[in-house]
Amino acid sequence: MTDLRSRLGEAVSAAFEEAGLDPKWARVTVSDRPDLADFQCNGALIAAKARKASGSDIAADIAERLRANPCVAAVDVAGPGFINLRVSESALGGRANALAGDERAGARKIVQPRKVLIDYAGPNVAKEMHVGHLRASIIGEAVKRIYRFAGDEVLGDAHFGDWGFQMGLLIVACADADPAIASLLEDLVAEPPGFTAADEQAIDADLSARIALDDLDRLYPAAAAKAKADDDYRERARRATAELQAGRFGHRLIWRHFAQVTRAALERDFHALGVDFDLWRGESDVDPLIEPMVAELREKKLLIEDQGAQIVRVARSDDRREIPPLLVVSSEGSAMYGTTDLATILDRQRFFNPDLVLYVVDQRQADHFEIVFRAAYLAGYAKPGALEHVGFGTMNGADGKPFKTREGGVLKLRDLIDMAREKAAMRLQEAGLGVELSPEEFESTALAVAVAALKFADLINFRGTSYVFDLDRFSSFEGKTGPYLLYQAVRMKSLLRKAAAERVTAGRIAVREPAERDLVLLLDAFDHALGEAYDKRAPNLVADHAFRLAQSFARFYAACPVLAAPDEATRASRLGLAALTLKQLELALGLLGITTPERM
RNA sequence: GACCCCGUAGCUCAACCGGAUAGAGCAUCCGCCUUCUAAGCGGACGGUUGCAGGUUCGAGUCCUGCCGGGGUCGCCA
Repeated sequence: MTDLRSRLGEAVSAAFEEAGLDPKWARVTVSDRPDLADFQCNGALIAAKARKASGSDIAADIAERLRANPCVAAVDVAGPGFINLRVSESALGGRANALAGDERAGARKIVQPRKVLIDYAGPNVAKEMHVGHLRASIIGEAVKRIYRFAGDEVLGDAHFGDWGFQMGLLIVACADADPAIASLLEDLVAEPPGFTAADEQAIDADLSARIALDDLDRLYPAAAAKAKADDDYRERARRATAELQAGRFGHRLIWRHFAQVTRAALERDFHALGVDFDLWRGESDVDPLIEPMVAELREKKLLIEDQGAQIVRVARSDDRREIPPLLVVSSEGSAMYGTTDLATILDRQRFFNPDLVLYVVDQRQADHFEIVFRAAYLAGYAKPGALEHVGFGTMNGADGKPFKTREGGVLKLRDLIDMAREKAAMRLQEAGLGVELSPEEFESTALAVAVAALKFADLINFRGTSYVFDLDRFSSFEGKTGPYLLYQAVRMKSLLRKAAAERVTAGRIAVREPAERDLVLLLDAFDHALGEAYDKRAPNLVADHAFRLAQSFARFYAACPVLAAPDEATRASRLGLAALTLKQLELALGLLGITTPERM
């Protein structure tokens, strides 16, 4: 099950070797000049440089050795030494049939599976998700799926922010807002004797009635602002934090309620976006590791005192820039966020021992991760090179600055999805689909279209660059958009349904028309696109492949009638091609976390 | 101030260890539905790849300087 490109690459490698040239130059790429060739190799030019020989002579020699290859219909040399290859119809047909018979549509698995942990989204207690979480969620989910599909053992961890000073702040804010909570905190210093599961449930139920996510979301920003201005208030919050960390019973109960309420709401929101985590390990889970870890760092002589704080120096003599140390314990004696990150690395080593950990986090945290990773390597908490920050740019508004609502606030993710869904519903209605679909199917289709619009718009861009958010453009059904891709998939499904009704069955694929050739060449390129996406942690390469596939299908669809094809063999062949395209397109979209509806 | 990223068509973005004529989508204009979903397809228009040097047979890609935008620079996460 090898793609044509690698098969040709091997042939060209062999030819280079026969000619006494280094086969590493024999890289075959998709042709830049589709009018001249399907594939090309520029290796003769590089060899010419090293050999101080003529590129076209070398190319001619190589070309001669390739002529007998059954995959090759034509090989010629152009310009200073480009080797142009055209693939034979039989090779294309053979490849298409192999793909049709492969449930992975040509995607190979990696040879040596690894254990990979993907850290993404990073939701926090008491905070509703906003647009800032969108990219991390979408990109992280896609990376996770791509890695898992490639054959790695993958865990996606939400890395729940459920610990620290913010928790104390929330406890104080809730106590001030509700006397019943204040007295609960006051009374329950430790677990009362005879305290049963039923008692606990009663308290939980009471808390549920008093505090919902909306309340937390409202209380937290106010409390944070107050703490900045009010020293006494800050001190109270600090004390509450310490009491929570010391295990005071009432504090633990209410904190656990915060986490539960938040998590339930978040899981629902994530799920609506097609984002699901394997793990919800919280910062609280690694808190017990911090004290022994600090002691160990001290023992290993990595921890030193500086300006009253405990730090680990991670700068190296060959650094081109100044790398600040990792601040492990502040001068006030508290753990910093880098400390938690380091403890999390240690935790992960213990329970999973990953070969690779990918942090799908905002690009702006690059320096922070560099420092934490260096400290982790020094401490032996991760395999060398196993930690990697997969950074991404910001989602900007029309003004080029990070996205804000018209009022200048942060847009909640749920509101964003609602907006997108309303827009999709409107578009569907304009097309008169409201009458054909049942209300349930209409709603689910609108949601699918909305999610596809948002996700595809994000994933089509390379993650590292920032992009401009424009809902109108994203939800358009024309052009490089999620809805366009869904539309093509839906057309394929409709065609297959109709074929089944007419008792037309898919058969052996034969490649004749130019549109069929182009489509098969693209189907062949799936494996390479996935490989590149995997290596570069770049889902946009999968998105781009999906778009080109959909587009190529649309051309095929316009140029090559399927059910009205002249003979039975052609009908069967084209139907097979359509079925294969749908399979690969759905696989690709699935990796991006986009599901296709049956009709739209 | 130091360091990092970015600057490509009117707009949003691509461009596979340096390769041929820098590609898509949108917008604009012109064609194509009695035929499988026209939410489609075909075509046209559109570029001194921020500026100036350098390396190379060849540079959007590598090097140097400059201009412009964004970001980061130990006790918040």
